[in-house]
Amino acid sequence: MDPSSHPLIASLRTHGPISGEEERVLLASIGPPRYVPIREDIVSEGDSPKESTVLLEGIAARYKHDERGNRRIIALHIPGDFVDLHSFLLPEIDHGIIAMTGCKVAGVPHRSINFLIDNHRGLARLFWLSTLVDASVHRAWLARFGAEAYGRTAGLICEMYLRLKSIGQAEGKSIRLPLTQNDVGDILKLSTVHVNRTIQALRHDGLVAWRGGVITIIDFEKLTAAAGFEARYLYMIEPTNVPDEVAR
Amino acid sequence: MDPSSHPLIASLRTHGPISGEEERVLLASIGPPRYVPIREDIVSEGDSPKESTVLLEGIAARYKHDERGNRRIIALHIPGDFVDLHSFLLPEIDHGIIAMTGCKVAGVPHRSINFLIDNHRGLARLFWLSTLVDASVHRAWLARFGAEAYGRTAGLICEMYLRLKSIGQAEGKSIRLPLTQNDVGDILKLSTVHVNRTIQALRHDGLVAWRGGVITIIDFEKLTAAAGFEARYLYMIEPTNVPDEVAR
DNA sequence: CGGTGATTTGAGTATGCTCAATGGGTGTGG
DNA sequence: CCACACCCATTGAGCATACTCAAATCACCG
Repeated sequence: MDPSSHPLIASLRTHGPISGEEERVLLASIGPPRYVPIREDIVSEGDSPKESTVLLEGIAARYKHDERGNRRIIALHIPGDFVDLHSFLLPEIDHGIIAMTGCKVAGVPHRSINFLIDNHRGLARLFWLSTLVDASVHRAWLARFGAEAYGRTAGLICEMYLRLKSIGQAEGKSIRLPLTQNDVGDILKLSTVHVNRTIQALRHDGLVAWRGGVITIIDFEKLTAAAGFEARYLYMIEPTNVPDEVAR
Repeated sequence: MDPSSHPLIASLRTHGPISGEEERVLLASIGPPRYVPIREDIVSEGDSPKESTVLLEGIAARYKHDERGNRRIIALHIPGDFVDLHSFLLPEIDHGIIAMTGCKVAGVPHRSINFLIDNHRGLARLFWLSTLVDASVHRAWLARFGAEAYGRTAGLICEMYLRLKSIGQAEGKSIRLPLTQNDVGDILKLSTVHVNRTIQALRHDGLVAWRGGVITIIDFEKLTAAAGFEARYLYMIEPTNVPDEVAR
């Protein structure tokens, strides 16, 4: 991965190759950056946006509200992710997207996406592929609910560590993931109190340190074992992005 | 929906239009039918298939095994579904697909899919769209875990009723869904015992009847309310498929 | 140095699980 | 035609994971 390139390009490259020409036309389609404050919607439930949004900086989440008004977080997004590429074909978005931290985003008009996929087969495939990987992550999250709190939490940490690492946002064995324990509960379907106790257990067992939004992996081996974690579902093509002790 | 047409065409048409020419070339790409006995894999975890599979008859499920060997069902498929269209772009499939009933399936070679999407823009979009709807259903299932057993079960029933109805497989307010209570537990992450008690509660409250693989909706209003069900995520374009009392 | 939001702790409770046994329906072989 | 086997649904009882409510502590920030 070339850290000098645009986050979207870098992210797409973790899944497949992009030619120089494709990179050029794609970059030309990205609108000006926009800043979204923490806890504000990037896209709201039920919107019919005319552009898709790329996350440039920060952490965003897709969410739905259930009948009781509780928030369920469906997916987490990191810089380079096309957070609502699917809105290009799905007329009305079935969930909201919220900034979990202050976020820098940019739009790509659906008109431009149309042009890109009609004229650049490689991009068309990469866009489709990118939404397929999204779906694969959804499936992994669904499977994760098979485990109890300890394993679910461990799995989430494994995933976010590898994903952030793949875009060059891990520093050694640490990642910055500024989520409150309440946020984590909305992701894992756990109460805040139980998230707290689960993280304490992970700390006590020497798997991770997690303080002030920084997660440090202490024992990746034990962490993946606790989670039953298999990185395959992330469909990353560059094993060099993955630390040696993790590569399978 | 034209009941005389091929299940795949009928199913794709619930999401978007297909021209006669597109229908012709698509049908020409579908291989001969194959029969898969109940509880056998249609596609196995880790396979790298050279074709994608269309379900023609029966119910299939995507599943993963967790570290303890428990099966987690990630998605259910009904006739007309392209159960592993994503394997066209994802090199190795991250989950298995199992026949929950005896199934009739047919393959479409990836080579043919390549040809179709390169030469028929409408089909390319519809294929992409179809995988996007899959992802949308994944998100709905993720959100469903926010509810407890009663609501989760109600939601599953709502979804399967509408989906089966949309392909003409509902008889009035009844659908045939021959899953054991153990299967339902693998879907909803409930023990068999608790599935039994939950279904009894739904019966007792007059929401559904469920006997011998046949689910009859008694009170759809109450059922959707219990589930917090919103049909939007299914992205069906023909509201006429939806019974009046359900249309929103 | 007070205020706000996040983390942490304690205690009682509830949803759902495990284990174990029973009942019902169906298909098959003697 | 009946007996048996098998699979699935059902019931009971005790238990565990995770929840709720409430309060205390901590950390950061103006």
